[in-house]
Amino acid sequence: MGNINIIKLAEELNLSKSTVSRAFRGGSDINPQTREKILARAKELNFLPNHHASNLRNQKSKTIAVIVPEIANNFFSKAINGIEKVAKDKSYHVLIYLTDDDFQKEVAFVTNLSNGRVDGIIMSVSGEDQDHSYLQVLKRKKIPLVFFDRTYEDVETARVTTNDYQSSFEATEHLIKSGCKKVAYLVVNKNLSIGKTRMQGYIDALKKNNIPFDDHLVIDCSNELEKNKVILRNLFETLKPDGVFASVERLAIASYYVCHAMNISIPDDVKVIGFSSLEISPLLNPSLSTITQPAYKMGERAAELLFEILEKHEEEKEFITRNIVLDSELIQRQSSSLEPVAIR
Amino acid sequence: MGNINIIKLAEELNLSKSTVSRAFRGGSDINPQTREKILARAKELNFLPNHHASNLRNQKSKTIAVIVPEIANNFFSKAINGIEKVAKDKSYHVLIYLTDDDFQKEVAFVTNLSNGRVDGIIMSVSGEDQDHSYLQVLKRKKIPLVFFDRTYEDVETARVTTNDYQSSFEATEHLIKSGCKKVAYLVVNKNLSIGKTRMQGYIDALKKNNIPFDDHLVIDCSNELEKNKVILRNLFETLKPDGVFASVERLAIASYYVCHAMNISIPDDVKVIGFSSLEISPLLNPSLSTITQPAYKMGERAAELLFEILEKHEEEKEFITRNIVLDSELIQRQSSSLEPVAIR
DNA sequence: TTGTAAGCGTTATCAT
DNA sequence: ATGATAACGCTTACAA
Repeated sequence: MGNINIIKLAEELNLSKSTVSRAFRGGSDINPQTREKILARAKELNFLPNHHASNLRNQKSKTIAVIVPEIANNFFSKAINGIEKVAKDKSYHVLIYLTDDDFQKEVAFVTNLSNGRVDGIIMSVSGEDQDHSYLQVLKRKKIPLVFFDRTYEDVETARVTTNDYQSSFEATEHLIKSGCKKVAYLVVNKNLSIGKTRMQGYIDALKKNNIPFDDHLVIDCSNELEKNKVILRNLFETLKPDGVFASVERLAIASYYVCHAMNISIPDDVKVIGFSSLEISPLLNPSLSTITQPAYKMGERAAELLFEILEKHEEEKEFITRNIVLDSELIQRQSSSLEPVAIR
Repeated sequence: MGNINIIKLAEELNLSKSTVSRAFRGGSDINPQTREKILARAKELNFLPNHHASNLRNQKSKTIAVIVPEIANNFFSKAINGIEKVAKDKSYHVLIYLTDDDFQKEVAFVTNLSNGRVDGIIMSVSGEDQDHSYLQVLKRKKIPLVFFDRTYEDVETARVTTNDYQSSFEATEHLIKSGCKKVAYLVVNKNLSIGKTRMQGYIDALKKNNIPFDDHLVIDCSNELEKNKVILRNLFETLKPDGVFASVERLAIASYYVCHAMNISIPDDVKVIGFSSLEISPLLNPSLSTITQPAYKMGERAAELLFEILEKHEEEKEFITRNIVLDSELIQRQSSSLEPVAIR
C-alpha cells in the first residue's frame, strides 16, 4: 500500500535515512541544500515523520492530558481554552478526558495514561473522599501532574487554585450587609476540598457577623437540574432563607428556576450570589451577582506550570509542588442588591 | 532508570515476551493461568504495554482529533461532550485543537495530523472561501474526516448538520407573525456555508410574506463583543429594525447588551430570536427565543459516524459521504413575543 | 500453549 | 556532511 516513510524518501533521493531524518530534526549537521531538497520533496509527498516511531525512539509524546469532571460548563471550557492555547504555542497536543464526576473513571484514565501516552497531566479532581494512592504511578513513571481548581489536599503536587476561602467570606458578608439574616449555603459535594474551603469562608463570615451557623442551611445538592429543583423548592418552602450562596454556578441557576416558578422575588424576597463563570450574568433576570474565577487564566497558568516542570531535568521534577493562587472577582449585581429591582 | 517493559516482565516470570504480549491482547491462544499470573504481576508493577510501540507496530493510534473554531461556546463544548462520550465507550482517545477561526491554523493542524497520530478527524471548519485542497492528504492517507455543523460544500466527506434553512425560515416567519416588518439578519461570516444557508431561509421567509429583502439589514458582525456592540448600536440608531434574527448565539447576546444600554425594550421595541445552545435562555431578561441545535447529539452522531467508517475495511472507506441532518428546535419565549412582557 | 524472530519507522551514536 | 547500525517496545507469523 505504498505508504511513504523516511527510508523510501531516502532511496528516492539517493541519500541515507539518517540524512533524511536530520533534515526534519532541524539539526545543524546537514548541508542546507540537501536539507532543502529533502524537505521540498517531502512536502510534495505530504510526508511527515511517523509520530509513533519518533515517540517510541524519543520516549516522549509531545502530548498532555487534561482530565476534568465535565466540559459543558463555562468554567472548564474556558480553562481548557487556556490550556490549549499554551499547548499550541509549545507545539504540544492536548487529550481531553471527562470523568463525569465519577472517581472510577478518573482512576481508569490516569492509569491508562501511565504507559507513555502523555508527558504530563492537568487535572481537576472528582473523588475527594477516596483513596488517592493510585496517583503514585505517575510519580514512579515521572509523569508530572498539575491540579487545578479541584484538588486533593493529601497529594503532593503542583496546583493552581483560587482564593476560595476569601471569596466565600466576602460573598457571604456581602449578603449579610445587604440585609440577609438567614443565608443558605448550596453545595454539590461537601467533602470536596473546594466545597469545604468555600463553606469555611461562609461559616466564618457568619461568625464574624454574629449570625449563628445553622447546619440545616447547608444544602447538599446534585449535579442534575431536576433533582436540584426539588431540593431547592423544599428549601424555600420550609426554611425560607433570605439569602442564598451557591458554591457552584449550576446551583445559582437552579435557584433562579425555582424562584421564578415559585414567584419568589430575587432580590426582594431572597438575595442570590454564586460562583460562576457565566459571561451573561448581567443579562439574567435579575442580573446575577457572582464570584468569578479567572477560568482561562487558571488553565493557562496550569499549563505553563506543567511545561515548566517538563522542561526541567528528571531529577528536579518531583520537587515542584508549587501552589499558584489566583484571585477571583466579586461582582455585585441586582440579585444581591439592597435596592428594589430596577427593571433595566 | 529501571523502566519496565514487556521483556523485563517476561524475564522476571520466566516467559517469552510474546507470551506476555499475548496476555495483554486478550487473545485466546494463551493458558488462562499464565495469563492471570502475568496480569497480576503487571498490575503490581503498574505496567501497561507502551502505547507508541503498540501503535507503531499496529499502524493505528486509537485516537481521534476534534478540530473546532472555539470551545468556550455552548454549542461546541456540548458537541465535544457528545464526541468524548462515544470515544470513551470505544476506548478511544480524543485530541482537541482550536482554530480560533483561523484558517491557517486549521490547515496546520490537519497537516500535522496526517502522520499517523490519529485514526480519524471530526471537524467544524473555519475558512469557507479558501482553498480546501489541503484536505486531500487525508484521503491519500486514508484518514477519515467527518464535518459537523460548519462544513465545506465542495469537499466530499461525511457530515452531520442541522436543518438550518428550514429553522431560519421558520424563525424569520415567526418574527413576522409576531408583527415585525423590518427584520435585521446578524451574521458573523456571510461566506461560511452555514451563514449562507441560514440567510437563505431568512430571505425566503421574507419573500413568502411579501416583505422586500433589504441588503442593508444584513449585518456583518465579528467574534468580538465590543466590536459587535458598536456595530449593533449603529444598527439600532440608524435602521431601527423591529426584529433581529441572530444567526449565532453571540450576536443575540450582543443585541441584548446593546438594547439594555440603549433602553430599547425587547420585545416591545424590537423582537429578538437567535441560534443558541444556551441552557439558561429562559432566565434572561427577557427570556430569549431560540433555535436550539442538538449540540450534544450532533457530536455523538459525528463520532458514531466516524467509528462506523473506521470499522470498515480500507477499500470501502472513501465511499462513505453520508450527510446526517438533525432537527433544531424553535423555542418561542418572551424576546419574540407579541404580548407585552410579563415580568416573571 | 509457548517461543523465536522479523519488522513497525524513527533517531542517536559512531564511523567515514 | 553523510552513512551504517543499533536501539526504542511491541506484535504476529511461524516454528516447536
